[in-house]
Amino acid sequence: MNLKVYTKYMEKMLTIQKMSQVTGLSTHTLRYYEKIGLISSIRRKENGYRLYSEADIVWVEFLNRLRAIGMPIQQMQEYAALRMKGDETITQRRKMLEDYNQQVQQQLFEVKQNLSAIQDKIKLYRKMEEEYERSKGLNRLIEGS
Amino acid sequence: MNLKVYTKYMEKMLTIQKMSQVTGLSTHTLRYYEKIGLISSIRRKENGYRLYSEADIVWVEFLNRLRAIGMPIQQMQEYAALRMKGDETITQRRKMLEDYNQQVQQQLFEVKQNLSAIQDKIKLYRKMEEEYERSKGLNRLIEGS
DNA sequence: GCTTGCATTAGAGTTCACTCTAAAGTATAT
DNA sequence: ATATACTTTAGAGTGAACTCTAATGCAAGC
Repeated sequence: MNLKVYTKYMEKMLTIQKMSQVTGLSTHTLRYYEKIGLISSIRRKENGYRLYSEADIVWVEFLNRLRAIGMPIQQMQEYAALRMKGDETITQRRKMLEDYNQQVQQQLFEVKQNLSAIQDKIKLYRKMEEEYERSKGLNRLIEGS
Repeated sequence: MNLKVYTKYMEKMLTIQKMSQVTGLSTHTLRYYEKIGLISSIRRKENGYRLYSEADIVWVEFLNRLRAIGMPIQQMQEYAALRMKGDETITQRRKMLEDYNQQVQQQLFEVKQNLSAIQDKIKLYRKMEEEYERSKGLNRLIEGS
């Protein structure tokens, strides 16, 4: 009889390829993030292949969120280092997130300002285009072309 | 008598240093932008020194806005090329700005989503910290420390 | 057993947007 | 005249965040 032993735990573990599909990071990037300390101590099969857990997925999805709001990798590394130290760093981590949240709010504000100026320019262009259309119509009337 | 002839025009022209102060771009970046075609045909003094006009300032400020909303330099180059062709490219330019405006709106939306998830995490951390404070208080009651 | 498609590593290469350097000429102040 | 502070150019260097390569090993299907 072929007895293969799985724990519930192991059944949920993902290869790097699956992990890549789930998180949207390339396998290259997953290894890179591990190398620079953003992801730590990934489990391995006997043959050395990586195995990612549910918790790893959750963590990488969080990293994705930090990246989506533009946090530089250096800060993510600091955050990851705090996280590895355990629960006594929660206050520091909260403060990091609050600070960065503030920065992003500020950036959003500035982008909106600039975007609004761009939108004004779009409106101006629309008016110039109308003006041009009008003059074409006029020319037709005058020149009968 | 020392007769130095200025036109009103020339009096307003800026050296690269002044231009740098006015626009916030370094002199290096001003030359770089010119080299890659973002800024074109800057006037020169007899000695070859650049002289920037009012119109140049307005244009560089516009470039600054495009950069502030994250437009890649390649697209700015396309835009600048259209601008150099003259008024008949206004419709194309308007469309470029509209398209990019749409993209930024989408990005803003996504950043806000992710930021909101981060803010939830901040709240969670605050609760964990309170919990921890409470348990310290309890311990004092129980252990009398 | 062989092919195809995974995995591993160290380290090199890429892209973007600057940023700086070196060598040389010009301008101003004393 | 000399020091300093500016300007010019071509081209090299930087830092961030990947992205890819090469060499090698493991695994599944036929």
